[in-house]
Amino acid sequence: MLNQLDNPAPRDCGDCPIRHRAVCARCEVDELEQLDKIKYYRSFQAGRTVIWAGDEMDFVGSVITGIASLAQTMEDGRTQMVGLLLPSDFVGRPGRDTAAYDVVAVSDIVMCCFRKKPFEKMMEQTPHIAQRLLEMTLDELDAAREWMLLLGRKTAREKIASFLSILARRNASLHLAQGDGPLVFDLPLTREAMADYLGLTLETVSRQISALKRDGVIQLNGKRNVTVPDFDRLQEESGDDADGGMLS
Amino acid sequence: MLNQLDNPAPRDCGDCPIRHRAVCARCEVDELEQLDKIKYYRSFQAGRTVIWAGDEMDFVGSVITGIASLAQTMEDGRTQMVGLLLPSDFVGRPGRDTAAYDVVAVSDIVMCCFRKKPFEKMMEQTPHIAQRLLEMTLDELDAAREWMLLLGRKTAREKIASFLSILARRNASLHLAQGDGPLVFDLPLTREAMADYLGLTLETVSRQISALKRDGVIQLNGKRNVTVPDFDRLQEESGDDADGGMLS
DNA sequence: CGCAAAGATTGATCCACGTCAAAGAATTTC
DNA sequence: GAAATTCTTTGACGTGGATCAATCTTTGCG
Repeated sequence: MLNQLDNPAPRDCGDCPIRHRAVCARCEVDELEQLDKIKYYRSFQAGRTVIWAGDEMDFVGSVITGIASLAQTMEDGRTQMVGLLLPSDFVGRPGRDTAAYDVVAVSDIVMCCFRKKPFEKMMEQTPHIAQRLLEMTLDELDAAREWMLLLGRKTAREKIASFLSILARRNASLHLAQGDGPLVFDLPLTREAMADYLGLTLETVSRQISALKRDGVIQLNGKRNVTVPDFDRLQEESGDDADGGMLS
Repeated sequence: MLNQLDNPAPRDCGDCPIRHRAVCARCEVDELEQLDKIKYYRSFQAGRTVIWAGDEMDFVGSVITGIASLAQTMEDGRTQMVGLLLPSDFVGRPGRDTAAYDVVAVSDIVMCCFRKKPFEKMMEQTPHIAQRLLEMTLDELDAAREWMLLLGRKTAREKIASFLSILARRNASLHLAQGDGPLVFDLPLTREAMADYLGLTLETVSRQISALKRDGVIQLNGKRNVTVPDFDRLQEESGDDADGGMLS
C-alpha cells in the first residue's frame, strides 16, 4: 500500500455524504453556493496532525470521511482526548483564532474547510448556519458531560465496556438495526489512543479487553475486530441504565 | 437565621445584575420587553433540587444570584458533577423537554425563568438570543473539556489545586485585580460536593486540602475561608501551564 | 526473505486513592 | 443550653490501576 492520499477530487455539495448532518445541513441551495466559494478540501494521512493547540487557525471545517481526535496535553506529556471527530463533526470555533486543542487524524481523513473570516461573516447573515452549529454544539456538550461521568466515576472495566457499547450502537445504527443478532465492528483506535480517550494506561486497556473476552462479553478476531454476542450484557457492564442513559 | 427566602421582588431587566452576561446580553430594549412577558422569577434554598434528571421541564432560564450544580448519578449512587452554574449561566436546552441532569441549589439562588415554548419561538425570530446562546454554549464546552483533562489525568492534589486556582482567579477578577497580594475567598462547596465535582472521595479532598495547608500553599480561616499567599505557587501545583492554560 | 518498527499482551510490583471507622468542630433544633 | 445533625478531619488498611519490564504479533520495507 502506498499510504499516500490522492488529491481528493473536488466534490459537489450535492453528493456530499454528510450534507444533511454537517453545519450546512439546513442551508438552502443559494447558501450552499455561497459556502462553495469559501471552501476547499484537505486530506490527512492517519497519524498526521491537522493542527496543534495554540497554532493560528485560519479555517473552520467539517470532517467528511475518517476519524480525527481532539486532545489536550500537559507539560509532562500526560494527554487526554477530549473528543472524537466523526464524519460531519465540526472543527474550530468561530470567533477564535488559535486552536484550543491538538487535532490529529486517527485514520486517513478528508475535511471540508471554510476560510474563517468569510465564514464568520456568513454566519452573521445566515441564521441557518448558526442554528445548526448551536444544535451541534449542544450535542457535543452533552457528549462531553457524559464523558465526565465516565472519567470521574467509572471503573476501568466500565470505561472499556462503555466505549465498546458506544461503538456497537453507532455501527448498528449505520448498518440498519439488525434485530438483536451479534454485533460486529472494528476498533478505530489503537490501545494507546483508547487509553488517552478513557483516562487509562494502554496496559490497563489491554488487560480489561482481555478480561471482557475471557468473561465472554466480547469476542475478538485479530486485535481490532470485535463481536458482541449479547448487547444487553455489554450494556450492563458499562454501568449505565438499561436504556443506555440516552439523552435526546 | 430563618433560612427562608423572601419572595423575590420582581426585578426589572434594567437593574438586573447579569444583564450583560446572560442569554439576553445582546437583546435590544424591545426584545427585552418581549422576554419580559414570558419570564418569571423563582428562588430555591440551599440544598433544594431545582429539577431532577428525566423530569419534564417546561422552562429554561438563567441563574441570577447564588450557585447551582449540574450532576449525573449512576444507579448505584455514584455521582459526578458536570457543571457549576454561576450567576448568568443558562439552564435547560431549547428543543428538549426533559432535564438531562439533576440541578441542585448549592447556595440560596434566584433564577430568571422563561416559559420554554414561547422562548423557543422567540429564539427562531431573534438572532441576538441564538447568537449569545451559541457563544455561551461554546464556552461551556471548553470548560467541560478542560474538566475532562482534570478528571482523566490529574492527581488528587492537582485537582484540588486546580479548583482552588479557578476560584481564586474568579474572585480576583470580581474584586478588581489587586496587584499580587494574597488572595482570599470562600469555598462555595462542602467537601462532599467538591469530591463530586473533582471525581474524588470527600476524605481525599479533606486530606489534600490539609496537605496543601501543611505545605504552605494555602492557609485556612475556619473550614471554608481560604487565603492564597502566592498564586503562582498554587498554579504550579495545579499542573497547568504557567499562563493558566487559558483558552480565550 | 529477514529485519525493523509499531502495536499488543502479560507478569510482577508499587502506591495513590478508596474504604471503613472513629471522633472532633460547627450549626440547628427544641 | 443540651442534644441532634451536619460537616470535617484523621487514622488504619485494602485495592484498582499505574509503572516497569519482557515477550509476542503484525506490518512495512530494504
